[in-house]
Amino acid sequence: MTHWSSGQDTTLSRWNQGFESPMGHHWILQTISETNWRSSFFSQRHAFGSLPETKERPAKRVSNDDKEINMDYNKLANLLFPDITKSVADYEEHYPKRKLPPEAKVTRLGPSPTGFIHLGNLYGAFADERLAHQSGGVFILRIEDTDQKRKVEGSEEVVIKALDYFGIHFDEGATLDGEKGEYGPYYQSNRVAIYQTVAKHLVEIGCAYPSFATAEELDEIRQKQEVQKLVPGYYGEWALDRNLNYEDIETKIKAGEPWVLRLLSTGDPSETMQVEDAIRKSVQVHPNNMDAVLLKTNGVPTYHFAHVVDDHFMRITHVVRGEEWLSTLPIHLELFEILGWDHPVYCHTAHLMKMDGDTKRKLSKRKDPEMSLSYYAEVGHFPAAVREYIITLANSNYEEWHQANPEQPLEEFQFSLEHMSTSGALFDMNKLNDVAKDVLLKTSEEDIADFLINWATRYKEEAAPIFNRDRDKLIKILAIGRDEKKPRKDLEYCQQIFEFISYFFDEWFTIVDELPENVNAQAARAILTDYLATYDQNDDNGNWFNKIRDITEKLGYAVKMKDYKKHPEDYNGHVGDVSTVVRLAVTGRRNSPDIWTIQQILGEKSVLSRLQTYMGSLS
RNA sequence: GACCCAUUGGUCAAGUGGUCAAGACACCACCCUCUCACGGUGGAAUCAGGGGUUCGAGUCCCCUAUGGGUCACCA
Repeated sequence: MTHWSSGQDTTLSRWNQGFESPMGHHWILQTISETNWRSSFFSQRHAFGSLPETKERPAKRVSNDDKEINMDYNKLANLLFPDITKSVADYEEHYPKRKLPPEAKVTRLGPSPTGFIHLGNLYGAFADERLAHQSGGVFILRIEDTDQKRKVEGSEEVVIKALDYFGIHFDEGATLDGEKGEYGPYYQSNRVAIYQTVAKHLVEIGCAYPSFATAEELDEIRQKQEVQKLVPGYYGEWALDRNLNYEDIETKIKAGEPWVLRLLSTGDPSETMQVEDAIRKSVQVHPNNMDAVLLKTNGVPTYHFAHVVDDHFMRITHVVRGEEWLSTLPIHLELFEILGWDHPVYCHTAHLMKMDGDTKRKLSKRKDPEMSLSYYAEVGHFPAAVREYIITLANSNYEEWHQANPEQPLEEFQFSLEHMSTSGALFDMNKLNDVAKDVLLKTSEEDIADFLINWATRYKEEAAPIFNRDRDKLIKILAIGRDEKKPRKDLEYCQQIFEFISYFFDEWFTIVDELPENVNAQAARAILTDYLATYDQNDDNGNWFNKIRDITEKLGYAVKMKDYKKHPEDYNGHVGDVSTVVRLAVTGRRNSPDIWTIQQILGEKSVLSRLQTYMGSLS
């Protein structure tokens, strides 16, 4: 907050503006034109990461051929931003430091409203959420809608709902009913005045300038650079518009030429610096020298500028973002440095990867629709399961902790950035499903049923009325085998559950499997004839199985599997074959949970009808 | 191409110079068993390669290779 101390070589006549800060410090804005301001701007060191000694900015703007450029920065700033009347200090006051305990972290998620959000985003969002909430901090949703071209109408709602579905809840920012919080607006498109105020300030201190280069001109530059095997970009001597004097600029602007605002970079990329990163410990980068675009032709900021301005004024402490931002980190650091602001703690996460053929690659919204969060909602993954899987991916020590504390909710786990992986992990659907089985075992069958009904209402319309009608039956079905010492774990996600239990409902019941190898149609009919003859709905499980045994023995099958394995030639088959025939008739499948239990749920009428129908179909 | 990041079994990974390199998922076999699932037992399977440093290296250094990312008026 206290960035501008008075320089050593100043006289009052050199200051052209002075402010009283809200904190009572004497703040002074000065123009670059006369004073050596660098000593005050660049002497500041940060808690995390530091820039090497930055080269002095020339007291006067000098063109590439060493000619002095006639430039009054205040005049230029007013020409560029005539409507901006507020100052950076005004915003400092308007967005005061948060009154939070020192350990509290303030994080933010900044989705762009394309309506698409995938598992990789959820992975980062989860880290943001845990960091903020386990430290008593604040978690903000900021909509990064600075690119009109990509904007999809109403997609904020999709994003908010998708995140909410997976248990990512925000304290501040955009919500379904407006914005919440003191640090808004939370849509970047509504913050343009703030960006432009900072931009104007950058112009005033000679650190930013308008550029009129057209796409064709930029292309030409790039081509020349490629021929000379130079790093492409608008920088150094290639940044021709650095040389424009006030009159040039005024003429172009009056003529209505479109312009962007560029950073006047002074970094020296031949130097190396280490930047602290909470996940990677330290990364090595080179100072930026690109005159990055800060404001686009339409006056709206690029990500780089919006990130610096917003994360500063929203008082964000930790920026969690994908490693694709590592390469532009120097631009951000330079901006923070120039503005005299402390940068947040950076947390660059590794990408979630996907197998594509036989190589891995970053999750892509275009290529991987099945990674989209909406897809997970469609097939009905349970949020608790996905959260649990995400945390095992994010902090691999979670699994061990969870084994030791099976009853504790994951909110009790101490999430840490240090345990996040620095190399990209492959998303493993097998593992997700395995995690889901355990999570669902701990979820009550009532809750599973309700979740299933909600899911069906949205994504499986034909099932919704049936589930609603038979909710009690549904609960009984879901409860099968859960109370044993070794409970069944066969529920993963809604679509899978639906398929798993569909045979209980006459609407979906069909015979899908074939008779076992040991049993032909005639033998099957014999088994079912005996089964029907002795069938009693009131039998208990033991009685029921005794009858199966009787039939097994009578028809020449082995009652004990071991006997059959020893001398298969002595038998027509084994008890498993007999029960499989019954199972096939009752469920349509060769595999299912305990037949007796299923029959209890189906009811006598339905069971008998299925047995008879199946028998009739055997010829 | 330049720059950055990464590299322990099929997958997720523990490991921070010193017992036979944890564990989980998946896989295979066997056991349990009316099928499946669950559970149990066992198995196969990893330090990318090469140089150093050291009494000793998955761990430290260098080189190479491979994979990933970035190089926009997109985020």
